[in-house]
Amino acid sequence: MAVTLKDVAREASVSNVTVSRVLAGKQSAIAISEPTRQRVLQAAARLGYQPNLLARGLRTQRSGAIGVMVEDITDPFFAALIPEVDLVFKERGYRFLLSHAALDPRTGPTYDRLLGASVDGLLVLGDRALNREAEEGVLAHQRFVVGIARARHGSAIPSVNVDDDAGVRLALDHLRALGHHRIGFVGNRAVWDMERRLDVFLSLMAQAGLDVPADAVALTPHTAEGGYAAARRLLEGQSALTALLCTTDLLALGALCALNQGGLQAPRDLSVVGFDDIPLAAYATPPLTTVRQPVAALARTAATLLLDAIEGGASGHANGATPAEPLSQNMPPLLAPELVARASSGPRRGEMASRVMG
Amino acid sequence: MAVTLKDVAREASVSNVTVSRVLAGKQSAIAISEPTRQRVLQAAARLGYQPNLLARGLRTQRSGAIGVMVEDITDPFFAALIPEVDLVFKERGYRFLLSHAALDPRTGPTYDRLLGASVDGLLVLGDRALNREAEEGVLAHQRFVVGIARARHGSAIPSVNVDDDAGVRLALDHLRALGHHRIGFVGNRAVWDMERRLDVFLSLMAQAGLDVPADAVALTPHTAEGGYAAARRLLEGQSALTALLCTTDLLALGALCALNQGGLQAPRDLSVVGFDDIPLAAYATPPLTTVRQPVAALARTAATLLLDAIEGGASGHANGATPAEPLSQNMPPLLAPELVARASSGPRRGEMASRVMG
DNA sequence: CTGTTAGCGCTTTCAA
DNA sequence: TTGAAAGCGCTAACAG
Repeated sequence: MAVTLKDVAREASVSNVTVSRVLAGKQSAIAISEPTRQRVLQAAARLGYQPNLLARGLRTQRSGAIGVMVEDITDPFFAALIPEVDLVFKERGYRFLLSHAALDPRTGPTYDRLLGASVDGLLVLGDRALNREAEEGVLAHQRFVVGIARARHGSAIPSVNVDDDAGVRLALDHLRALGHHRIGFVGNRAVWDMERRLDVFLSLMAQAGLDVPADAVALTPHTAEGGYAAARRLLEGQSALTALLCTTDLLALGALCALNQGGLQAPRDLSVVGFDDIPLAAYATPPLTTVRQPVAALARTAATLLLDAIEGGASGHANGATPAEPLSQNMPPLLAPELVARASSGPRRGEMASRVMG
Repeated sequence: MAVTLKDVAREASVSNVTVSRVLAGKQSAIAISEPTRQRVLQAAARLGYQPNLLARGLRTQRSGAIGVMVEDITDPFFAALIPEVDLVFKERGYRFLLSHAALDPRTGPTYDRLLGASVDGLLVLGDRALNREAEEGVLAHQRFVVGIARARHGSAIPSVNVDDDAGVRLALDHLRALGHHRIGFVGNRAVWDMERRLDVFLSLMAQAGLDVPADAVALTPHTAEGGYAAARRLLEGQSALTALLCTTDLLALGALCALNQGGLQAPRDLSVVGFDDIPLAAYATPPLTTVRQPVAALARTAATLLLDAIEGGASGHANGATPAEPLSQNMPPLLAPELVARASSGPRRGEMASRVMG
C-alpha cells in the first residue's frame, strides 16, 4: 500500500541501509557519495516516500511526539500556549498529541493514552490537567514531565510559572494608587495558584492595613459565567466595594458583564482588574486592565526545558554523560508578569451603590 | 527499561501470545481459560504494564491516532470543537495529534508531520487549515480525511458544515423584523464560507429590494481587532447604517468594542449580530445576538463519519465487504443553525449619526 | 485452549 | 563508501 524504504531502495538500486542513511539527515557521521545521495533523494521524491514513524520509533525507542495535557483547551489562556509550544516542537522536530481530558465530566482523565512509548515526554498545562494522585502514576511511566502554570510546592513535576505574588502585588498596587481601599476578590475554585493568589491578596491587604470582609471574596468555577455570578454576589453584599481583583480575565469579563447588566459602569462605579491578558481582554467593554502573563516565554521555557531533558537524558543513557534525573530537582525560575492598564480601572469616585443591582 | 509484554508473560508463566490475547480485549474470538486470564491480568497490573503503541501500530498497520489539523486553536469556535471530537475519539479508542499550523506565519503548513502511518485519518478544522493545493498532496498519502467548516464545492474532502445560507437568512430576517434596512456586513477575508456568507447576504438583500452600498461591506482579518477596525470603517462611511451583520462572534465582539469606544450603544444606536455563539458571546456588553453553530453535532458527525470510514474501509480491505472509497463522493448533510436573540439587537430607533465617531 | 513461527518498516551494529 | 544481519514489541497465522 504505502511506499516503504525498501521501495525507494529498489528504485534507486541501493540497499535499504543506504536509503536510511541518506534520509535520516545529517546526524549520521557516515559519509555518502554525492551521486548515490542524489539517486536516493530523487527516488524518494519520485515515489512520494514518507517514512513510517511507527517503525522508526519502535526501532529508535523515540516516538518524536510529546504529549500535551491541557486542563481546558477552551480557556483562552491555555489555548494561547499551544501555538507557542508547537513552535518549539516544530523547530526541534517533534509532534504532539493533545489530551484534553481531566476536566470533562463526561470522561475521566486519560493520560494512559499518552503512555507506553507513544510519547517521549509530557507537557502539562494547568493545575487541573493532572492531579496529585495521578502525578505519581504518570511519573512511574514517564521520566520527562514539565508543567506550565501548575502548583510547584511539593510536586515532583517542575513547572514554569509566572510570579503570582508579583502579579497580585502589581494589580493591588495599581488599584491602591488609584485610591481604592475596599477591594473585592474573585477567584476560581480548586486551583492551586489561585489559592495562592488569594493568600497573597489577603496578606498584602493586611499588610496595608486594609480590611477584607468575608463577603468581599468570592470563589467560583473558572468561566465567564462564574465571574458573572461571583460579581453579582459581591455587589449584593454589604461591603461597599470600589474595585474588584479577578484572578483571570475570563472571570473579569464575566464580572464586567454583571456590572453592565446591573446598570453600573466600570470604572466609574467600580474598577475591575483581571489576570492573563487574553486576546479578548483588550476588546472588552471597557477594555480590561489586567496582569499580563508572558505566554510565549512560558511556553518556550517549558518546551525547551522538556526537550533538553529528553535529549540530554536520552543521550545520557547511551554515554553516561548527563545526570540521570535532570528534571525532578530544580524548579525553573518564575517569569515576571506585567501590568497592562486599560480603561476598566480608574480613580475611586466614591462609594458604589450596591443597592442599584437587581 | 520499560515493561514489555514478554516480561508479563514470564511473570505469569505463559507465552507472549497469551498475554497479547488477554490484553487485546474482546475482539479476539479465541477463548482464554479464566485462571490463565486472571494470572495474566494480575501480572500485568503488578508490573504496571503499558502496551507499546508503536509496536502495536507497526504490526496492525493502525496507529490508533487521528491527526487533527486546526486553522487556529486560539479561535474560540475551533477550540470548542476539540473537546467534542475528542469525546468521540475516546469512546472509540483513538488518540489524536493536533496540528496547529497553517496560519502561523512563523511556520509553514506541516501536515507531513501527520503522515507516514502515524495517523489513521485526518480531521481538518476550518478552511485555512489546509489549502486547495495541499489537499491533493495530503490525499495522496491519506485516504481518510474529513473536514469541519470547510469549503465543500469542488473539494475532494467531505466537510460537515452548518447551513450558512440558512444562518445568514436567520440573522437577516431577525434584523429586518426589527425594522432595519440599512444593514452593514463585516466578514473575514480569504475564507470560503465567509465569501459564501457575503454572497448570500447580498442576494438576500437584493431580493428584499434593499440597497447595499460599497461602503457598507468590510472584509478584515479574523480577530477581534479586525472586527474593531472594520466597524470603525463602516461607521465612518457615508451609509447611515442601523445594523451590522458579522460573520463571526470574534468580529462582532470587536465591533461592539468599536461602538462603545465611539460613544455609541448597541442596540440603541446600532444593532449587532454575530455568528457562532462562542461562550463569551453571552457575556459581551451587551450580550450578543448571534447565529449559533451546533458545535457538538458538527464535531460528532464529522468524527463519526471519519472513524466509520477508517474502520469500514480498513475491514473492507480485509474481506472486501465495503466499497473502497466511502468518503470522497457524498457530502454529508448540512446542519441547521439557530438564532440566539440577546441584547445586542433591537428595534430600529432612527438613523445613526455616523458623525459621532472620533 | 495455548504455543511456535514469522514479520510489520525501520535503524544499528558489524563486516566488506 | 556500501551492504548483510539482527531485532525493537507486538499480533496474525497456523499448529498442537
